[in-house]
Amino acid sequence: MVIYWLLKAPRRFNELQRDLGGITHRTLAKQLKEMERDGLLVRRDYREIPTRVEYRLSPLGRSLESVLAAMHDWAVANPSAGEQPGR
Amino acid sequence: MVIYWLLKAPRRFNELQRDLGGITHRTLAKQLKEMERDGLLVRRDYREIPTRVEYRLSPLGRSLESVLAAMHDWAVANPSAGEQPGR
DNA sequence: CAGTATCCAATTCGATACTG
DNA sequence: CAGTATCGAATTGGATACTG
Repeated sequence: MVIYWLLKAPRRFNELQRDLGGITHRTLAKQLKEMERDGLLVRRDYREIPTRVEYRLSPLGRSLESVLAAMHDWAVANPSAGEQPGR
Repeated sequence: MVIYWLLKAPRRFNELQRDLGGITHRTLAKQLKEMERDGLLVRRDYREIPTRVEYRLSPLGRSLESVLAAMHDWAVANPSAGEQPGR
């Protein structure tokens, strides 16, 4: 979902946390660090006070758009997947 | 990876375990149960002795082939993704 | 063969407090 | 604002033994 949101536009830490809805501080921080280490995104620190940091996808991260699109298409085509029978 | 292997052909429990290489008994059993519950695959018990059970994808499971294909294409196009810089 | 049950170590995760 | 540090609870997962 981080990739999904960053495909739309670069985002700041707290923006992402709001977008993702419910993810904790700690978990998002760890996730972003891991994705940066894996070269999926780039962290840009504007060195301002108060702190201002922006996350954007790297070319590698952006290359995953086709995979995300396939997942999205699948989800649209199978809206009831994940439901228990009877619900 | 379970879906990947089952796309090729139905498989028995121990075959899957070999295919997946290194997954434990317990973990595979839990995974298959969860996927069956989610409607991604069907468990067919031949009721023979010794026990013979076959797993195959449901139509829903098979519908994920396009997603798997996108992931595969991405992996082929990005062979060095996941490596540390310098390795 | 195809599992389930049990135990225990390791990991994960939310909540909370703290920093520049 | 954008994190890091710490703690305790809950979850996960491997190893092993057992069953029809």
